[in-house]
Amino acid sequence: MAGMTIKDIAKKCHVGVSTVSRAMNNHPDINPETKEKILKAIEEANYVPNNSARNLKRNDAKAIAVLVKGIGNTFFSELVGILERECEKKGYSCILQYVDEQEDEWDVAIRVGKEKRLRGLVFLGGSFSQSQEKISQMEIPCVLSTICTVGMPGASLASVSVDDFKESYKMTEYLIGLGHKKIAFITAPKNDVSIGKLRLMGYRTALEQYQIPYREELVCYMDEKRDTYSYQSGYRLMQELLKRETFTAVYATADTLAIGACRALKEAGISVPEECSVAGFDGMDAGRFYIPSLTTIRQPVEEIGKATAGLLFDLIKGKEKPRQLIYEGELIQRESTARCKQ
Amino acid sequence: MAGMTIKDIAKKCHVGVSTVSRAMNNHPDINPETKEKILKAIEEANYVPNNSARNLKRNDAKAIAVLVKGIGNTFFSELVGILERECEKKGYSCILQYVDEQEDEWDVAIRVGKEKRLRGLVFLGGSFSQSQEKISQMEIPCVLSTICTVGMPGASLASVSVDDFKESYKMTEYLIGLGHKKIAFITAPKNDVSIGKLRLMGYRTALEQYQIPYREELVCYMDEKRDTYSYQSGYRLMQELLKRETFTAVYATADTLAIGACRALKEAGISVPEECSVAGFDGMDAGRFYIPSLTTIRQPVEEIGKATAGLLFDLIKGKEKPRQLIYEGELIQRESTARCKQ
DNA sequence: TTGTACGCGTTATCAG
DNA sequence: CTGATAACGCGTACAA
Repeated sequence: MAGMTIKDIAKKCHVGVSTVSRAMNNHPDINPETKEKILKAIEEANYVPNNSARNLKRNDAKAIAVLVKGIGNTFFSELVGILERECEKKGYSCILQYVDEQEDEWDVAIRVGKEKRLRGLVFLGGSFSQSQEKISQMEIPCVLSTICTVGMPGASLASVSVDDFKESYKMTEYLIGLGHKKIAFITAPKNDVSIGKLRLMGYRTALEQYQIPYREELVCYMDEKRDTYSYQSGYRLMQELLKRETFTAVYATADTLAIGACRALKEAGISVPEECSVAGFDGMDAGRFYIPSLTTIRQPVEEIGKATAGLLFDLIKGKEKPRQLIYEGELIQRESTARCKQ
Repeated sequence: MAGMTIKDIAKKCHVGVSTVSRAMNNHPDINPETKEKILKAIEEANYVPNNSARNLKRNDAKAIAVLVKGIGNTFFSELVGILERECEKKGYSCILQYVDEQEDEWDVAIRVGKEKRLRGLVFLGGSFSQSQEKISQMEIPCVLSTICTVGMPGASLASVSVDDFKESYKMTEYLIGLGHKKIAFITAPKNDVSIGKLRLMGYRTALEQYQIPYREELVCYMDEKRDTYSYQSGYRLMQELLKRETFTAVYATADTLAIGACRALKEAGISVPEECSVAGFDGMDAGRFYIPSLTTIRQPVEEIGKATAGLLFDLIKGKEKPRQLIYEGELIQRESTARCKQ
């Protein structure tokens, strides 16, 4: 039967609708026998309650949502898994929401928050060049994961992340320590104001600290329209770079970009790491299994995930004010980097 | 302001609720001036209509959903993008729904279908060892993408895919053609009844066709509990295989598995393809950029995506009965396979 | 062109 | 323990 409702079940069992509702929602005030009977009838009739109606009426959802921008970013998959587990521990249900690339994640957040009556929200990815105005519309607690907002517009938001500036500095310093002076840099689009900007600053500052002049020509930005954090983009950008510059190392701000770059180098007949070192950022599995395995900054996903959940739940309980939590990244030295031979 | 409703807007503008509703939903019967005024007020007040209430009321959603099982399966990302574009062309909205690994995709489908009043449904991933009973509960048209149901329980479902048996046969035949006789096989869990089974059959049949005895010891199944289609699993399974067998080629039923296997071979000091050929399945980007780049069967994602959307829309219009569409895969020969030297 | 009133399927309240 | 009934926020006949 097509459109079955709670009423049909009630009729079928010769009880009132509220009794059916009680049976479905594990309410205490119900005769176990009636409950049994109703549940069985529901099973038989293949009745599935309408979620829209439930959400409309319910005032206590005990659910949070995770908003992910950037489908196919495998780095988030693990994080999502951890968040789901943490929610389960606390008895919260966790809704996964993907945000289209062209959608505004903040609009989606507000819409979904109301629709599902959420208690809290986690953001994964997104650019976050947000106006203060939109941010203040957010009525429920939310935490930015993997995104650091220190010193950004809208810095009042809670966040859990690594210090992108510092980690980027660390990687650059490591490459300099290997004797590299001409270090190419592949990164986010030029107009990026969050992660991309911070990592660029880290790179630049490290160079200057070690008296290596910063050269804009060695920096290759993603094209805002054509590129994403994909292998393909890393490959393309590396090819561009190869046409116009010489260098002994490449540092890409994502493992995917670094892998694409490795492939371009290989096809140009340049061996990694003998003739050119390559470093990434994130610590994804793909880098670990690549040949050569990729030197990278590993973000402590496990810790970040748990801290994100912890902070969010504290915010929900009112035990905390929005804070920025910073975790330490780990430089993992693998096969793709080596001492500069020149 | 917290819980704003359509009434508040109506009051604010000194109009009735229906007028506000008309303004929001682009109804024709409304004075452009009033519409303008209302839209402006909505903007100012940051009012966002409640989606649950809308879904509850609306009978004509003109939306479909794509259910994806297996987050982090990058193979699906591209497919999803194509489906979204096709929907847009037809004026449909497309809802992306991820299904937890332990959830039953069919239950989710039924629930979401009712909640959102969907017109149709696309399934990506999932095992589909479904009882006929559950299938018959599905009231709206649905298409399985990338999953072939021919000869399976519940074969009445519409699907668009490659012929997994045939493609698997093709790859095995190719390896045999290179002179390989000891071909290890890394695949889905032993109890898999859909894709895993078909690909295994293809492998086995090809061997027998060429008078090479099928040896169970050369087949390495994923552990249902520990493994997924991940690099890590490919790596682990290859290590197991290395301990107990010798072979000159490995064929893994997913590119991710193949990449993990390459890494394990590398660490065992075995060079690919000189000492051992490796082949994958799917045609993912990761394989294209890997070193050595991966020989694989490319699934025609673009065609499959478009055909999936096309078939679904035809089904919705009642122009079609559920059919199984088969597309041809393409064997892409790359660096990871070579002639057997023994 | 606009406003009133009802109903969508569910849950919560309250009286039995 | 159970049943009637009032919300929840919105869309839409229907009347004005």
